[in-house]
Amino acid sequence: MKDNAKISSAVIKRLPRYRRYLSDLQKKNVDRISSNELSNLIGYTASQIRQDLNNFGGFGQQGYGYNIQSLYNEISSILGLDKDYKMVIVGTGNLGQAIANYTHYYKSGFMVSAMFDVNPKLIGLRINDIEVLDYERLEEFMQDNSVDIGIVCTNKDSAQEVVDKLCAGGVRGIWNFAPTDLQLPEGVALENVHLSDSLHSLAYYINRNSQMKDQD
Amino acid sequence: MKDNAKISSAVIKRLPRYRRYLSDLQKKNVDRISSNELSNLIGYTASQIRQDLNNFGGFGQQGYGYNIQSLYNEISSILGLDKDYKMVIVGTGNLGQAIANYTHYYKSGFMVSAMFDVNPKLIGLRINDIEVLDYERLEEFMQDNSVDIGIVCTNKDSAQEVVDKLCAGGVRGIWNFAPTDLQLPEGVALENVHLSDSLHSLAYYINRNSQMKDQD
DNA sequence: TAGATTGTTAATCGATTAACAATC
DNA sequence: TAGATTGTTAATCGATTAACAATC
Repeated sequence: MKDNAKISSAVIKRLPRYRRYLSDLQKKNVDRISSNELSNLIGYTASQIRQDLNNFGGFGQQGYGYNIQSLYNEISSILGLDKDYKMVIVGTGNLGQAIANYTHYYKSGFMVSAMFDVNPKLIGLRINDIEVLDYERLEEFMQDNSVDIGIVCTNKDSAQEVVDKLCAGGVRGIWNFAPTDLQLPEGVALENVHLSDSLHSLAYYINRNSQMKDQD
Repeated sequence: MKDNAKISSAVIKRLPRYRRYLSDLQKKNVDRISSNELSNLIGYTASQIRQDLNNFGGFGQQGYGYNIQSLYNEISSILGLDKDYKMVIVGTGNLGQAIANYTHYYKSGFMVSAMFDVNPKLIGLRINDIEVLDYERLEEFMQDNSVDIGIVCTNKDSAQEVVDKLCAGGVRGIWNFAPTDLQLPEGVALENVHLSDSLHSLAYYINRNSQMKDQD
């Protein structure tokens, strides 16, 4: 694998999508695919597909294309999906519970070790067999357990404080669902899921489409 | 407002974020801000901020900057947040419930009219005072009610069929949480929230950071 | 008016696409 | 070997940044 320190985030964002399509193809027992055929399925140009993959290595073979199984494995490995991640969820409202449930059932390498909340009504509950602990105990928990990913499902006002605690406790990445932008120390990865922003840009396109219709 | 038919999605994606920062400033009773000050807060260059805003109109004033209240209103209007949207949620698992709850409490212009599921255990329940109806009744419901946005919280295998029904029923936009890519008719907007893809790119950056640490 | 800051044009940078020699 | 298709370089396109005249 080539040096991947400076690969653009546009490329990285496409990798999970490649992987999804390859997974579907695997299930259909397809053995190989050319960048051209993949282009027709996935909607990126064949040229972009080859460029993207060649950031990480020459996974194809001239005259043949790409072996689906092996490309799937390569991409999984590039993304780090051949490793396991221990996660904690802070904020155990509906969204936190949904995430817990979702990762529990669908994401084999990502395990939720514990959930935390300040709400006494939630503390002590078990969600998908994961205990909800008092947020007061987060620091202690992180001293005793290695945690890779902190999932933030609090409101926006608590999010930064929570993140500071998670980072102090040694997480390597934050998956943030709170509708705010966070400050992280160097070396901790951040991925935002800003549902509100997402819904707002949907609203924009809904209206743009309607305006275009009016002009016809 | 200028012709906005060809504004890049990179610009549109930044608008909700501008709006969030402007909202915070409003709460702090700040009246005006220059592109330079806003740049320091939000992290985009002052030049980009001025370029972005000038896609839609000259909202600033030389020597003064931007009036926060009025810029907030302009952006809200560009995004279509001065309008109301009726939504239905299909798939009433944890995630569907979380979205219902979330929009119910936090998103004033976005109202969930009904939720649909195929699971008899869920049909008839009320979630945040919204009734869960039999999915069989979706078509009928959409004939009797105008629905702007369809929220898809099903598994990936059902998602396309659900979307087809929603589009036939006249929705103007789809907010998709199913981990798959969807085919929509012309004129229907689509916004994906691919949680799985998001988690996978987080994994990439976690490992990249670790490798960089190893090299030190 | 003088100073500040926008709106906008021009320059740069980066990402995507096209082309084709290398090679399986 | 001939045909197919990659890997990679070069060309193009689009988005970001810089610069500055316009103007409040």
